Amino acid sequence: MAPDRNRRRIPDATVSRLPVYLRILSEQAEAGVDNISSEGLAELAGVNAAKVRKDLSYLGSYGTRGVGYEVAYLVYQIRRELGLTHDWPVVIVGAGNLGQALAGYGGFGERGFPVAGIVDIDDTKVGTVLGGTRVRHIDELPQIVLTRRVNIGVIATPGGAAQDAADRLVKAGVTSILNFAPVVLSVPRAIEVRKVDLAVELQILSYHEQRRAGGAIHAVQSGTGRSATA
Amino acid sequence: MAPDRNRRRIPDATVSRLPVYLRILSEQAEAGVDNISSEGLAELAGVNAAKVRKDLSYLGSYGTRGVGYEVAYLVYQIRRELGLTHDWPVVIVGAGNLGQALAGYGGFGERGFPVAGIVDIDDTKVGTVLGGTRVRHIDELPQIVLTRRVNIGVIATPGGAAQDAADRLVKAGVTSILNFAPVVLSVPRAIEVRKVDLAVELQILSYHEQRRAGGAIHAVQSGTGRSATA
DNA sequence: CTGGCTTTGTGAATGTGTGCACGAGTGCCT
DNA sequence: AGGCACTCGTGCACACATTCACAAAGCCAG
Ligand SMILES: NC(=O)c1ccc[n+]([C@@H]2O[C@H](COP(=O)([O-])OP(=O)(O)OC[C@H]3O[C@@H](n4cnc5c(N)ncnc54)[C@H](O)[C@@H]3O)[C@@H](O)[C@H]2O)c1
Ligand SMILES: NC(=O)c1ccc[n+]([C@@H]2O[C@H](COP(=O)([O-])OP(=O)(O)OC[C@H]3O[C@@H](n4cnc5c(N)ncnc54)[C@H](O)[C@@H]3O)[C@@H](O)[C@H]2O)c1
Repeated sequence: MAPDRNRRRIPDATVSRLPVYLRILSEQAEAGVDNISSEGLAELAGVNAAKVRKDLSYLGSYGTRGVGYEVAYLVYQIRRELGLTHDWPVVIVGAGNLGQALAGYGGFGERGFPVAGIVDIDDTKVGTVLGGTRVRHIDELPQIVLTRRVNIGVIATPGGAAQDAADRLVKAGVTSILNFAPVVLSVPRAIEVRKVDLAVELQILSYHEQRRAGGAIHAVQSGTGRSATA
Repeated sequence: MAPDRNRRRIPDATVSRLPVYLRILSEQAEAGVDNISSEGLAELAGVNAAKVRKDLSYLGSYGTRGVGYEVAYLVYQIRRELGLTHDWPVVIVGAGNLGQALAGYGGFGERGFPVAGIVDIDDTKVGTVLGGTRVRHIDELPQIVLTRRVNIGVIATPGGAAQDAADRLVKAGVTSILNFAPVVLSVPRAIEVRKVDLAVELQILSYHEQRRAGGAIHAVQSGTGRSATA
């Protein structure tokens, strides 16, 4: 089944927190902080200090007891583990509202994920320029993926077209997909898919609101102490 | 009667799957399907059938052995549990790339989350109309929240302004926040916060890509013969 | 060099989620 | 009516995740 067994496996929960630590550590480095304790990092990340230490321990023993972690070194190690030592160009499928926002968002390229191309099936969209990238026809997808060595595809089409987009991406050679359409994609097992579903997030919030209303009738929250959340 | 008035708590993992079931069931109802088995729903949702049954069992025993679940009734029950029996107006803070995409996205209102208002701090943005809603100044936030009875706020400002946006939302009376800015927010414990962080998602994909490369030659891996053991 | 202080790294305990396996209902057919 | 095929609901075991608690390790002062 899984061919990758050679390297130590990092738990999913940890992998999803490493990017958060990375961003915070980068900011700290920028601010001139050389050293940070698990407690300090935990505070900034809004998590438990023991969790931070355990997470970081999966990378190796890069801390110094009694002192903490060297920020720059930790940044380097996390980047290495996450595969951020080089850029990962992405291709966006769908140049609608969302596709345009994504293309116009500089933070993409800054963080190592330059937009290698945007494609759409609608001829009226093709040719327009978004965030410095010209929208191309979806038939050019294979060529873009091949020549720009794209491994990651982003789906920003309507739900009805998402499976088609996924099929095309997979056929073109993409191996990871970030899906914004509210649809469960069917792809080969080897393809990594992550979904970002706005409606789901809102409905989860709705659940908690509804629950809050059901219990007691204290409409407004009391001004209690603050606690970080994620 | 009404014996199950108990405030049973539904596991987080289940709550996050209910919206997915709900969407699928709604589609099935639309397509004229009256009845569905846990197996059928599981297939469409891309999960294990036992998980579906266990998830649904938290709502009560609404299935019929030997038959399955009545789609319409299940839709009703899930909507009730998620608090979707009435609309939850939302207010969007930040009318930039993302805020505009969100405002222009019809799926919001359709799913019970009408945009009650969009606010921005930039006077050049104020007054423009997005998706039928006029952008107003952020100082009007308390009034919007109060008059439109808004419980949910969406943060679409740059990272540096996100904490300020959160503070204003909380002060105005919002109790749930959906945060798109790549920042850990600090809010009172009673406030429910959910984060959607694009960079995190991409970095998780990057991790798996890097891992797939096996620590040896990375990069290319293009060409054919993918899908492996799928 | 020793002792006191700090903070890491991790075993163990606890909490949460998943999936199998199977008893218990239900509907249909003979 | 009785048997049979089907599918739910759930106990249980296992896997994964979080948190606690503490010894080991490093730093520094004297
Ligand atoms: N806009 C938002 O804020 C927002 C928020 C959350 C989720 N989403 C989801 O993101 C997706 C896109 O939303 P949007 O508002 O940008 O929609 P949109 O209709 O504005 O844009 C969709 C684009 O995809 C293109 N397209 C359609 N079929 C295609 C195909 N087969 N191949 C390639 N391109 C194709 C269309 O031509 C169009 O340009 C939807 O699934 C939506 O549910 C959007
Ligand atoms: N655009 C995207 O596709 C995208 C994708 C992922 C994440 N994000 C995140 O979403 C956020 C917004 O991105 P964007 O591209 O829309 O940025 P943007 O700069 O286009 O828009 C930000 C808007 O927020 C307004 N603003 C600034 N400070 C404010 C304040 N204190 N109160 C109210 N409004 C304020 C600005 O005037 C501006 O209109 C960022 O944090 C970004 O990291 C964006």
